[in-house]
Amino acid sequence: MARTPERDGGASARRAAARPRRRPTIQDLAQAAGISPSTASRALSGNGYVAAEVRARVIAAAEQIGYVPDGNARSLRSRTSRAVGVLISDIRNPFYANLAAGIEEQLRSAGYHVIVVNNDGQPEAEVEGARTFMAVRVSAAIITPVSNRAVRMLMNDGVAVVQADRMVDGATSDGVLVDNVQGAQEITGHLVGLGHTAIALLIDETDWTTGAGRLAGYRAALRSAGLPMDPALVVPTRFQPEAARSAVNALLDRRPDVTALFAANNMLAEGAFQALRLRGLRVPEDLSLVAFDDVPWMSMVSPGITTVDQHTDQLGRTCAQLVVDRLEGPATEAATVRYIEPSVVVRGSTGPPRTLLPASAEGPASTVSRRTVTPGPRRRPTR
Amino acid sequence: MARTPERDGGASARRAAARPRRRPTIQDLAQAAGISPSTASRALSGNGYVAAEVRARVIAAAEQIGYVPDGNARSLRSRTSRAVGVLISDIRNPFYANLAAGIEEQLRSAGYHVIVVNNDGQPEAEVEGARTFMAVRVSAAIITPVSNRAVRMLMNDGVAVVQADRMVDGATSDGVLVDNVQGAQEITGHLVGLGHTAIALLIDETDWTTGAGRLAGYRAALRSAGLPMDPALVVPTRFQPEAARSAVNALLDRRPDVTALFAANNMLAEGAFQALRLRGLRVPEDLSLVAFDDVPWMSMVSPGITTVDQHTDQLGRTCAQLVVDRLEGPATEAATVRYIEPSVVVRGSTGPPRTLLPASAEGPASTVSRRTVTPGPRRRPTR
DNA sequence: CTGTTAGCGCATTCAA
DNA sequence: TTGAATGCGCTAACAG
Repeated sequence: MARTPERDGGASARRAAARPRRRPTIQDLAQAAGISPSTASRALSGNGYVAAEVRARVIAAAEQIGYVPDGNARSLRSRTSRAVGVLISDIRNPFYANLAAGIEEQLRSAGYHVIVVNNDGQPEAEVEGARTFMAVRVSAAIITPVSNRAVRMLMNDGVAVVQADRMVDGATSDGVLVDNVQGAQEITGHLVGLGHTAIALLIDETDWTTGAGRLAGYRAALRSAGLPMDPALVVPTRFQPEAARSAVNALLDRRPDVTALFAANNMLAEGAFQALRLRGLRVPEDLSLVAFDDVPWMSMVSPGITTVDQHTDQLGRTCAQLVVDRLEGPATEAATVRYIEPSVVVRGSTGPPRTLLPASAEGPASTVSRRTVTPGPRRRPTR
Repeated sequence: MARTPERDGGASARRAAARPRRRPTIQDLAQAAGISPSTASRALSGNGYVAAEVRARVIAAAEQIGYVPDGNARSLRSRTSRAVGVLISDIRNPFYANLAAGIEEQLRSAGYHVIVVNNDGQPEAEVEGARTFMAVRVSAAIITPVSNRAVRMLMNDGVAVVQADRMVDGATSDGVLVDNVQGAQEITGHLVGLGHTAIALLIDETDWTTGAGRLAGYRAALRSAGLPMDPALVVPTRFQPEAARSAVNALLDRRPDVTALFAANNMLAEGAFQALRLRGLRVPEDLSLVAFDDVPWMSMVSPGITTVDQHTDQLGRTCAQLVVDRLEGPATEAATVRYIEPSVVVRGSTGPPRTLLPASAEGPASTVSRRTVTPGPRRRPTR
């Protein structure tokens, strides 16, 4: 059963509270190695000349006495920092979680560490987070912005900023974006190719580059197919799944001619999926459903949801790489924006529109594994 | 469409690289407010006497010149830090994501910030993370331990450690655990109550307090029901869903008499669910499935998965609270361990065993909303 | 190649 | 109630 701390008595439990022992400083290290502090510093940091033999001795001594350089003192003196701030909306959302994971892994392997702040989509919390980053003197910050204030504050403060997933007006920084237009266009095109003509778009915002791009891609696909652009099929909703559920219900009550539904992100897809199920609609026989952003539940449900994979891990890693380039590379003048090429993942939630279906046709059996269509080139450097 | 940075020309783009402006220091602030640095320090930190009028003037001046105290200098001098390390296995797993989110929210509201390190379940990465925490001088660390090394290192270094979700031998610290025994016992009891007698437990480890507790709870439920304890029904597997899938397949090939399956965590449940679907088994008509840990896909699939809700958010917030108590409270001697009371969420994946079913019975329609059974007391202080 | 000197920005003595 | 002096631990100059 549970290993309880009582097991080992009070001796080490007492250590939990008190913290008396002074940490060894570089002075102690220098003394232990029989050299001066500055030589010890050079030996450990690798800056400046140190005899190989001496370096080895210092490293051994450091190991011996358990010396760990004080990052605060080091930052203070050297005016640099290995800390990078990550300011995201909601780490519970798998999109942000994967983004953060990609960032963290890449930065960790480059010798940086990450300070994570959730802002819950609140501009005030975002500014508060930026203030925290300034206080701890991060050298860079990666932000999925909700307003331009935090980005501006940080850039004014000399922090290297990378906007992730979306970019806001009035703040020019590096950025990594998904090609929302292409992803949306491609998946809408998939529906068009199946014969759909009344395709609704469920979307919560069109002010950010994400929503605007997805709407544009949706429209472009319809346009290039010569389909009518019915404004009533662009269904606004709030971000919560419950809101999306209501919006879908209202839409289907109003427009029984709709044969396909495109949910602009994973939250809306969740609500849409629930709405369809609660109405007892069969997917894809009665209605096809597609989404933007691939999250785990979409491949667990039957049929699986056809969606746009944003390669969120890669998005995160690319942000991290941009940070490292900016911090360690030459002092390039221009802000750079990279694009991630999304790809459509076709699962069982899409099929021909119902009017084209033979009376008693069965949908394709869904599979657990994903079939990716048009893997294509994964990355487009800049644009 | 996308708001590209080119929009605003090169002027501010140039700022992206260069960072010339010196940040205002407390000297600048003092000068601006017409007082000495030490008075400014007291005014902002609230330590020591400052005339109310002077404090107001300092705060106004700080706002005016954009002064943000340097956390590094402050930590260095005061030998304290508002940084807390969070060392978890895999932030992509919703369990850890929720844990981290709960921790971050609670700590942020208490004025701390978190440094997040993923260790991918690797002891070496865990030690590396601990070293990072030591280097940046966190005042506390919250860890889901994979070995006892990191915990010991940090405690030896005087860092307040909270072990989260599980505790390891050989390292005595504060901790927050889920009552795995009770959760497992309760959900196994649920199956027993439905009439199941051949219940398999799919489990990846029994060395940690988590696996050990869940196994113990499973056994306790069988014992108290007077059911035979068949060791062959405790099915070992590795942690990955694919491994779980194979293990379930092998089990069902070997033991056609099994009527219910208990997956000991969300990853194993994923594999188990896929295995059942790929075999074409109906849930719960052919086999009942339950899990430990409630993650989003479990309420999206049909039927929903009956599972143990660990209240992961609360787990995280409790860890954070323990940290704050330890850092700000009196220097209590004893390490404290809190328990989170899990609760069973009954969905559609459980029903009577197939031998008791009338030939052509249909399972209950699954619903999206959750029905929670025995909400009961949410928290038990200590144990 | 190594040691000495001098702060980084701040909070904390201690006097006033 | 305020100010002057003193390092926290480290690294960047500089001189050897």
